[in-house]
Amino acid sequence: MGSAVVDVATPVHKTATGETELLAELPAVIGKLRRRLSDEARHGEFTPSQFSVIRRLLTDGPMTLTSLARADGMRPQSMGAIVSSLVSLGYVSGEPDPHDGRQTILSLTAAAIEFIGAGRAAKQDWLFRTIDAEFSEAERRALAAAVLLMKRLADSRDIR
Amino acid sequence: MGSAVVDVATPVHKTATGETELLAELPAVIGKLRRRLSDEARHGEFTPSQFSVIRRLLTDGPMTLTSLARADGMRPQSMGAIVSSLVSLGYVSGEPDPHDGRQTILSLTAAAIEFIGAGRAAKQDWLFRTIDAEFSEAERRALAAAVLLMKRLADSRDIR
DNA sequence: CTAATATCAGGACAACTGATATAT
DNA sequence: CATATATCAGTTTTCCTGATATTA
Repeated sequence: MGSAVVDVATPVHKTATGETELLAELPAVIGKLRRRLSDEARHGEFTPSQFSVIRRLLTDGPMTLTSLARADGMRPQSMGAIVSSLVSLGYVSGEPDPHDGRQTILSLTAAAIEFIGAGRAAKQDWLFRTIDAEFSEAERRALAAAVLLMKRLADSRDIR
Repeated sequence: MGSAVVDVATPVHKTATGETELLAELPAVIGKLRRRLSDEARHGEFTPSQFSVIRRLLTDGPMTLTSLARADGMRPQSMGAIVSSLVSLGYVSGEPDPHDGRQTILSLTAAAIEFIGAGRAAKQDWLFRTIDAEFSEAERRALAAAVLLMKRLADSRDIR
């Protein structure tokens, strides 16, 4: 595993031209773009823990308190506090499990779904507005193709 | 402003094929890739606030405590605590400003530069290893071209 | 004298951990 | 007895406010 020589002293602003240099800038660009995107959709209304719970329920579906706690690597007690804050905000609701009376199945309310939808819409509004204004048709195609590539990159299993 | 219709119920996993659908997935892919990359370079050694200070000093150069506080939107006293923790860790050092005796100019130590370099190296190790293993030469070129596009996207000024 | 910088002291809050009770 | 949840209590963390010394 050849650990590449990394120039830290030189900021990322220097315009890179070579293919390898451009690829090396990918992490920096990802970070920058992410910050720009989350400026648009402020999940600042939620604490990071709250948002993590919402995202988990959204992607993995309804689940119990303990499953949520395990998924985020913390104790059920701590998760209980976070969940109950979301319940009183009206973003999460719990129903008793018909098969096991001990458990409570937690799921997102319509309000939460709507809130997340608004966030995504804000991001995509900015995204499409900017792309339409600044990118040519060929560039749009190139960017769309790169989304597929980056998806493969993010999903690739680890090789060591 | 035309707020686009956003489908929240359908998870992002459904493979999109159209150009617009792919572009709409850009935020999700960015987030995913970022999480993947920061798995590799653990800045878990630092708290978010500490890391923010380090990044600020790295990109904007040496500055005073109050400037750092203003940049992160907090009080000088709070920033003082963060900075002094970094000083005692050996990642930040302060020198009195020769022109203004009230101020102390804070800058990153060689150790901090080295630490960040190691983080970047880890990210890029993973990145190039994966790209080399899974991407064709044409795909590498496409991805490199997209880095330029995303840089423009992230740097674009707001249009409303 | 005022404004700006830094620091000391103490407070509020959010999230954590540990321990315990109760129900399945 | 093991598991799931709820809750009380105490701790840590992070940012806050107030007060003070120093320099411009």
